[in-house]
Amino acid sequence: MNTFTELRKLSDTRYTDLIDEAPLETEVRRLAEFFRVLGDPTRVRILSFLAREELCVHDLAALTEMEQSAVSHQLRTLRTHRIVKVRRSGKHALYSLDDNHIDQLTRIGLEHIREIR
Amino acid sequence: MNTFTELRKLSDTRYTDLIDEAPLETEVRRLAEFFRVLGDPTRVRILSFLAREELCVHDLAALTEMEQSAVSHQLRTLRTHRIVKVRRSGKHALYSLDDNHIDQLTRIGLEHIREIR
DNA sequence: GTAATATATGAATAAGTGTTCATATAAACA
DNA sequence: TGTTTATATGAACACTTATTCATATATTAC
Repeated sequence: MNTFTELRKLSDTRYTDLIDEAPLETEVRRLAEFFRVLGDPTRVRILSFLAREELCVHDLAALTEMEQSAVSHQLRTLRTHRIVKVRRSGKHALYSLDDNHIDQLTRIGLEHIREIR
Repeated sequence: MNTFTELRKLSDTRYTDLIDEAPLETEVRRLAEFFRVLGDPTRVRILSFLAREELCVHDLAALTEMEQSAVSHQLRTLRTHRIVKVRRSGKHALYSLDDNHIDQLTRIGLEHIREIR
C-alpha cells in the first residue's frame, strides 16, 4: 500500500482536492456492485426480455434456455438489488423491471459497445 | 436445458416475437462484459478520479492507495474496453476517460443506488 | 555507458461467482 | 387428503478474477 506522504506528482492542494471530491467509499462499493450485477450475460438476457413484458420464472427459463433453478437464482440477485420486482399471481411469480434506470443504462451501454467496434 | 417445445405459458406467436426481438447473443455478451468491467470498486475509484482530470499511473496508485502493479493491471482492462485512453508524455503514461458514456452511466447508476436506500 | 524513475506484465494465489443437483415451500386442483 | 405445478434455496463444484510478487521494458538524467 502506498502512503499519502509519497505523493509528489501533483501539488499537495490538488491531491487533497481530488480526495475531497472523491465519492464516498460506500458509494463506490455500492455502485460497483450494481454494475457487477448488470455484468452477467444471463442477467442481461433476462432483463432484455423483462424490458418487453412481465414474465414468470418458467417463461424466462424457456426463453433463455436455462434451467429453472439458475433463472431463479439470478432473479433473486436482481431482486436484491431492486432491478426487478415480483408480484404473485396464483402459482406464478410475475417479474418485471423495477427501475426505469435499467433501460437507460442498457441503451447507453449498447451505444458504447457499438461504437468501439 | 429446456427445449422450446415445452413452451406453454405464452402463446406461440408471443414467444417467437420475444425471441425475434431479443438482442443478438454477441451483443448480450459484449454488453454484459462492459458492465462487468465497470463492476469493480477499484476500477470505479480510478474512473471517478479520471473524471476530474488526466492522471498518471503513479498518481492513481497514490490516490487510490493501491499498488502500482494493481492499478496498471486495472488500467489495462479499462483500456482494452475503450473506457480509458492513454497518451505518453516522457516517462509518464497519462490516462483519461475515453468515452463520454462513462459519465452518464455513473450518474444514472448513482441515482439508482441512492434511490433504493 | 549506469542509475533512477515510470510503467507493464506473467505467474501464483486467494477470494468470489454461476450453474447444477437435490430438495424444500407453496398454491391449485383432483 | 394427495398430486401436480411453480418457485425458491442450500451445498458443492468448476470457473473466473483481483491482487501481489517478481521482473521486464522504457524513458530520462547523469
